[in-house]
Amino acid sequence: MKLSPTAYVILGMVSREPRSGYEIKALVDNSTRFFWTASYGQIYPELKKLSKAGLIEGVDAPTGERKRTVYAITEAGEAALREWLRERPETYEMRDEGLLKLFFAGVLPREEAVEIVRSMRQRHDRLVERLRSIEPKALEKEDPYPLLVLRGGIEFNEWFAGWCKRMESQLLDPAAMKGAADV
Amino acid sequence: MKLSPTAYVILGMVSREPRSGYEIKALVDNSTRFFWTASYGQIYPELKKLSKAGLIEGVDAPTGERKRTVYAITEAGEAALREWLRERPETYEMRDEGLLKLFFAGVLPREEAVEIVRSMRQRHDRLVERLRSIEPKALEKEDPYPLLVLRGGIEFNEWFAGWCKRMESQLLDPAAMKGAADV
DNA sequence: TCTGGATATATCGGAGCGATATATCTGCCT
DNA sequence: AGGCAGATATATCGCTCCGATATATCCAGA
Repeated sequence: MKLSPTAYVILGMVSREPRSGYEIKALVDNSTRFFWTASYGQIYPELKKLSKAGLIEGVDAPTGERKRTVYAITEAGEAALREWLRERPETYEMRDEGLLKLFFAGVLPREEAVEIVRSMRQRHDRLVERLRSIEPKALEKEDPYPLLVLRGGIEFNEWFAGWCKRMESQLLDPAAMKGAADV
Repeated sequence: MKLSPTAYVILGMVSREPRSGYEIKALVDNSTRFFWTASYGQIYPELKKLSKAGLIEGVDAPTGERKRTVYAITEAGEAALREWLRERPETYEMRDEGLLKLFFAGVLPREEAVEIVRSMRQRHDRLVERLRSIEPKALEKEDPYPLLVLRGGIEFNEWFAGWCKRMESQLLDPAAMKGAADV
């Protein structure tokens, strides 16, 4: 049975304890967000599909008058999750408008190209701060992998910010940019 | 006038010399591919839109019986491109199935979690090789920015491969992974 | 008591991507 | 010479996915 990656996000998120669609979405936004997102438009239909397929099981858990269904993983679901984890990861994509702009920066005067990398650096500096603020929570958990990935994200953004800084210097050093097309 | 990022990819790609949709696609696949892609399904309709908006100009340049239109940027197009380049970059996304799997690796025995980072490392090692093979071509051009971005891509993938290597060691060192949930 | 924000589910439009269909051209092998 | 594979060129389709929003209930604090 072929499932979408989003299906496995759900399986993973309910694998430790039962959760509602809303909770799953909130979890994704606070953890996997920087390398994998999921929208309500994917989560709710997928929950029904997985439920029908017997990989998760929904249990009514209303709050007063408000409907609420929490989903727990089944044995079949655990098996499917583990099977997927054992397969070689495929999808790897990146979309960075900053790099795209830098790529075309030849039509700008040099000082304006510098502005692009400055903006990029700022973004990654902020991302580092944001991820660091999450770290204490990840430290409390007994599962070490989310923490490992989070720290990876921090180091990655530090690296990226550093690269931007180096490029900033390089762009400001005429000797290093011989041949630059200053329009 | 609000344009899609893909529109600016096209403007950028035709800003130095006129090109056909097919050439633009080939260029994207060989240069911006690792941080920004574009499909035929975007490029051809967008070429018509931009042409209608007066930002590019199509000229028939058939090869024998085969129709062919090359598009050149107009002054309005150059202005639009520069304006966009001056705006702060917004979009920044990453989708990495490997990190996602690593995030959920707690349900696997340790040795299998190691396999995930091994796969990831392999991918980035290969990407480094592939990008390095493009470098000589970028060195020939007078525009330094594509080369700068390409080298950034190489360094980034080297960094990522290195991180994977470190994680591999860490996962294999029991002391460093105290609390790991070896199922 | 009222209100704003959190919880909870559902859905829609638009964008983007991969794949494929169609057609012509070119170079190479036999 | 013929023919075939692969490159050039344009067009289109289905699918997935994301952001935004609609609806409704709950709860905490002013």
